[in-house]
Amino acid sequence: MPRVKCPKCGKVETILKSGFVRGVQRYYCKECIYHFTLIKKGRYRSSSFDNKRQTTIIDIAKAVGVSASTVSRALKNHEDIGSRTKALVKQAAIELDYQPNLLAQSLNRRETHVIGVVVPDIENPFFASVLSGIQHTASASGYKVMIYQSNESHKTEAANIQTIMNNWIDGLLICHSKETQTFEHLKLQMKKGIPIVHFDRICEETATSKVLLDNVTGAKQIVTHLLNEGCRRIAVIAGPKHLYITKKRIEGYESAFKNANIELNERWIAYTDFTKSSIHDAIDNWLMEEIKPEAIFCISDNSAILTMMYLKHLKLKIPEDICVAGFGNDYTGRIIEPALTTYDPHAFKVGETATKLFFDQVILGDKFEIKTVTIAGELIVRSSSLKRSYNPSDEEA
Amino acid sequence: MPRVKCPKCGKVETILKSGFVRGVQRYYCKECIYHFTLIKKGRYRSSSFDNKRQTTIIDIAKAVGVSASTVSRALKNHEDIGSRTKALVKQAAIELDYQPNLLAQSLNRRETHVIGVVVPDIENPFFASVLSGIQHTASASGYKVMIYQSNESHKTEAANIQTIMNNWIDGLLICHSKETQTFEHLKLQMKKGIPIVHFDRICEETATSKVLLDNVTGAKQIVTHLLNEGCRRIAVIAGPKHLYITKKRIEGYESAFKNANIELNERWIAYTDFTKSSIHDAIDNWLMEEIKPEAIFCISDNSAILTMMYLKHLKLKIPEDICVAGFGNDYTGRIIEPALTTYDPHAFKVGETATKLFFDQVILGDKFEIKTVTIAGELIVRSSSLKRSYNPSDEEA
DNA sequence: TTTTATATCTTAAACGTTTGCGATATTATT
DNA sequence: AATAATATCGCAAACGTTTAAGATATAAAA
Repeated sequence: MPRVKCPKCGKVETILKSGFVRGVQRYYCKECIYHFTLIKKGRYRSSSFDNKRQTTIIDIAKAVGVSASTVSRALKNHEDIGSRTKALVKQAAIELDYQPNLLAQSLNRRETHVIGVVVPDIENPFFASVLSGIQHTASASGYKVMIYQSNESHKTEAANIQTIMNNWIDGLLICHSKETQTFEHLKLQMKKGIPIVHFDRICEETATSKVLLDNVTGAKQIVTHLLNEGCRRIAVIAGPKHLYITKKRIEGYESAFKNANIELNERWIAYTDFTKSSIHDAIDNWLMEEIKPEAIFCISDNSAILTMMYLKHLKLKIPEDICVAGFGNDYTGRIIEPALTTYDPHAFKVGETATKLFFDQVILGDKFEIKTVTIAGELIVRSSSLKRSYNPSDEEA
Repeated sequence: MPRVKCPKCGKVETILKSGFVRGVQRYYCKECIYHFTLIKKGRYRSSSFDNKRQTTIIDIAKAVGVSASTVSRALKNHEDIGSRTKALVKQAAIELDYQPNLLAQSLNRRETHVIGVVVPDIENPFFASVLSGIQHTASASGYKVMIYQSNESHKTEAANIQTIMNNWIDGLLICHSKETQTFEHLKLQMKKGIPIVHFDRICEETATSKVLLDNVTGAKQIVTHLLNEGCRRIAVIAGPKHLYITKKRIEGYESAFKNANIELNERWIAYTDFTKSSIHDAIDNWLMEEIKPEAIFCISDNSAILTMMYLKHLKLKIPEDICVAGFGNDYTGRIIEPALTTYDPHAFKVGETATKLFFDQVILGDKFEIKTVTIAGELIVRSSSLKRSYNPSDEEA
């Protein structure tokens, strides 16, 4: 056995072994009751982390010969710091290519400058536009955008919200999935006090700011337009009954009729699930009857496209035999023939507004009162509804 | 003057005033040379931060009666911790609704589990799909996705990269803007050793992994198909000459001709900037000549749509008078009449693959070797190119 | 000159985790 | 019974900033 000296008393004869810990022999001195090991391992973090190391405030401090706090203050022009020191610090910061560690900042300040966004599906053009609006607005104010998709699944949505909230975001912008009908998963997180803004498919049960499409007005404008074109029997391809947009757009539809003092028949409203087959079924049902619709108002552009394709398949002429209108102003509506009359909800602006509402809440803090903003869109009249004045050559090249 | 006692020696007569600092009177004791203030302000962080406070590892430690490090280890099943303690800690964690602070974790571990993504434009369906693929794949592995748009601007792209890199992301997935022709802004950041993966519009100068569309094969397949349909004079609506996709798709175009042993005329290649007017100009030029093209291969679906609309405007019949094909398989290609022959680049898979390449690099570390993956797409033949067998009723309903 | 102000820095704690290594009580070996 | 090994914990430093409050040198005032 090697002669081991006690680091305290220096004696050798009092030393005993004391087992292994993580593979290294330990000793202890009977007299001092002092435990110790011989091998001194390397430092806290040895090698692999070093190359990732960025210049820190401390590096600057050393370079300039001041303390770290002085550097911190100098960089943000704190009045306590002398102009000479400020200049030196800033100079060094540039020379050393200093970039503040936002993580450390966030940890300290308890804010991340990250906005979490949950949308059902990024590939949906509407949401893509909203997202674009969010990203632009956020970026302009130095905020970052973290995205999640629920894939129209309630379960995924709940999971997303859970993880997103654990990431110390400063705010959450959300559009619920079609499936979502209960909102406990959201209410649970609201206790943390993080600003939440709903858009499009909102939740009416929570005290959150909301950004809405002008569903009622939009639908009303479209239907009024159809009425003006002379259509009286206007059918509706609606979505699932529980959906917010379904309710609202139907409301606009009814409002238009009421406004025009025209009777409305429940028979003309078909609640579908937006699938091709459910839409075809609805159309088949209407066409089987004696009295057929003169126009079909589809609650979404996508279903309008499906409707038009099916009608064309049935050799019906649009708009001569039947008019069609959609809602959303997807790019496709411009492409299909005849071009689709629709309502542009100004999706980009929806995202923009949602982000701004979030900013308001951040700035005003407790003084902020939640509000609901409705984004005015615009009616886009194209050939698919121009029964009276249809002229194929109107189509733009 | 109030009688102030020295906190050290307790004397009163030795106390002198010593100015104000941040509004509070300071004193000092002549004897002790000790400076002090009377008012003791509140703690480090007083009120407003408290409500945002989450349960920490320290709270659990107190509740269970162990140290913070034991809690940390217990929660990740470290072998050093006894099973009884583990159970107690986990129980307390649940009861106190503990959520680890990912910021603190990231700061300590020097990894954020965040992937930064820079795309030219989220509203572009192709990028939306790629983004969707990235988000899905990242989420599945517990990574978060932070998005930026360059808006096809080199300047914005550079700024994005700069800020994104300061955010301690674990990796960067990027598709360059159309404008981008120099890559110094990227190379500068590469020194930090953060994995970068290029997709679609890649950078050939950097040692980064890349995910490519099968531009050459795709274009070749399309053109070969057109040749098979009997077209010989196949014109091309290309993009700007410096663009990677322009080069590659032209390469495929030429390859198809070479393969078929057919002479190719430079006259049939038009470099546009994808705008409506530049496309119209190109078409006008071709149609003015004696010998007109039998087919037009557009390098993107969007330009194909514009081409078709213009051709229809000119009363040319597609595909009888002239065939058209695109590239990209945008949704619109299914809607337009006749439906557009195109090439599906499998955008979602591009995003998925880029993310996986990033993961590979993270897992393998230094042992990882950069690679370039080409995603096989598929030719989508629709009516717009079926010169020989065109039957309008083929269109799907 | 003596006392008080001002200008400019520094110290140290705090944000919430992770982790190297030291410290004991307990159990197993001679 | 003495010594060695094992099983469990705790301490403290480190990640990079921010900031309340203390410490001086210098200038101003009395």
